[in-house]
Amino acid sequence: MLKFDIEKRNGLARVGVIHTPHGDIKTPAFVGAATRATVKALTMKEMRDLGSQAILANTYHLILRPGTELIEKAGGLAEFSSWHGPTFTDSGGFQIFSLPNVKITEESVKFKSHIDGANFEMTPESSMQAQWAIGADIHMAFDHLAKSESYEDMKEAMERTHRWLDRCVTEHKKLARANDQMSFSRAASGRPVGTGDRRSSSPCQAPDSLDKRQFGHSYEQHLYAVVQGGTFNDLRAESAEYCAGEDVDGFGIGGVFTADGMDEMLKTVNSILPEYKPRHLLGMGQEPIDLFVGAEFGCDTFDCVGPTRMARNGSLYTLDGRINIKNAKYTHDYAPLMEECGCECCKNYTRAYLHHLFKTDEITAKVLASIHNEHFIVRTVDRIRESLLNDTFGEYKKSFLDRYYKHI
RNA sequence: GCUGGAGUCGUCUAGUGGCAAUGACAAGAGACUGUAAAUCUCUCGCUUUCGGGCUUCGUAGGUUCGAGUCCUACCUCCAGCA
Repeated sequence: MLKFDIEKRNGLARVGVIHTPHGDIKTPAFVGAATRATVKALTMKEMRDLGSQAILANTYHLILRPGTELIEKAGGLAEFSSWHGPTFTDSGGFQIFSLPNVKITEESVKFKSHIDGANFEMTPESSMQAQWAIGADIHMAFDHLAKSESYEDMKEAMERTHRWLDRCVTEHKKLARANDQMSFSRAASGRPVGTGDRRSSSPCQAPDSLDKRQFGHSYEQHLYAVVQGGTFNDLRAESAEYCAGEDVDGFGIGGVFTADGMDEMLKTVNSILPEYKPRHLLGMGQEPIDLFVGAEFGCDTFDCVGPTRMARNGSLYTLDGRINIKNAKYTHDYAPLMEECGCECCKNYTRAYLHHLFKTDEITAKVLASIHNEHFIVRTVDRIRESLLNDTFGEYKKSFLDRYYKHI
């Protein structure tokens, strides 16, 4: 069972610590998006230095390359990537459902690799197996994304997500038992973790050889159910209730696309979910307001590709809103990107220099920009945590958002 | 000096009688939320009430209903020969 200690509550908001096999996460916390087992443009040392506590990789991408067995043999995601800290994996559902020509049945989803067109089939079971092989501390259930935002489609997707959740939980428990036995035999024989011969069935085939499978991870792995329901609060409530009834370690809240109505939706969901289990708001965190609203209404962790993607494209966070460093007006701007920022980029370089690096398309432009943006969002959530601890959340939220969005 | 070739948007370039004229780069701006994203979109002669109007392919003439495109002269550059 995943240990989650709540230190302080304020309404639905809470401050806590998630104790994972690879270390603690002080929540609320922003989790770096490391889709392909790397945060684009950043080394894991840079991620640690900028204050990141955890990363989230994607099962879909890792199945295609390098393959889950390879990561399993390497000792799991944290070891393979040299992150060595807490890790999450997303189930791959979100990506697969965004591919063209996806064949969905109750049993499985058939899709083609976006890289070479190779045929794949994923089931809730195979997603669980793939995630166990990848070996993140926290896994997401394989969920079904609605094909439109209509009520009917949302309801259908939610109901299938619930049925698939049952299968995910069953498979997860099966894999956990197998993992325990392997860990026990490893301990008895003194075989080191992460080495030795292992035969793994492909995670995208039917789970017919489970008993022959050998798992390379000596640590526990944990499963989050994913709440669906789109923008419809009655569906959200129904989904939260269903997920709350499952034997899972925490919850992902999926399918959130906009800040509009997000507070009401989170209020609905997080009032229903058991408070002693952690909640992850999937994919949100490009806009700082999402983080404030998410934390205020009971979410503990966040992940988002936005900060690093924005960075690579030259859109950089400041306390006065995002700026496009490529704009001509920064050519002769010799001030740091952000005066109040303590990141490696702001401590050492000027806007004029960053502008130059972007205009000349130097790799370092993306590195420095990613360090800053990732730090900015990580730090913002850390400060949300601090403000909740010392009862200044309301003031912090207001002053931050007033300044950040004052130009809009 | 002679012979041959070439001058088109900031740059390189397409265009050999019919729509300010192709593509790339540069430049200017915008988008990006569980990453097919170091990606994508728009603008890029001047002007506009967005219908259009005006001025453009080295310069000046000419032929033609119509010229970046054909002819003449000149200017500049390149190559070869002196």
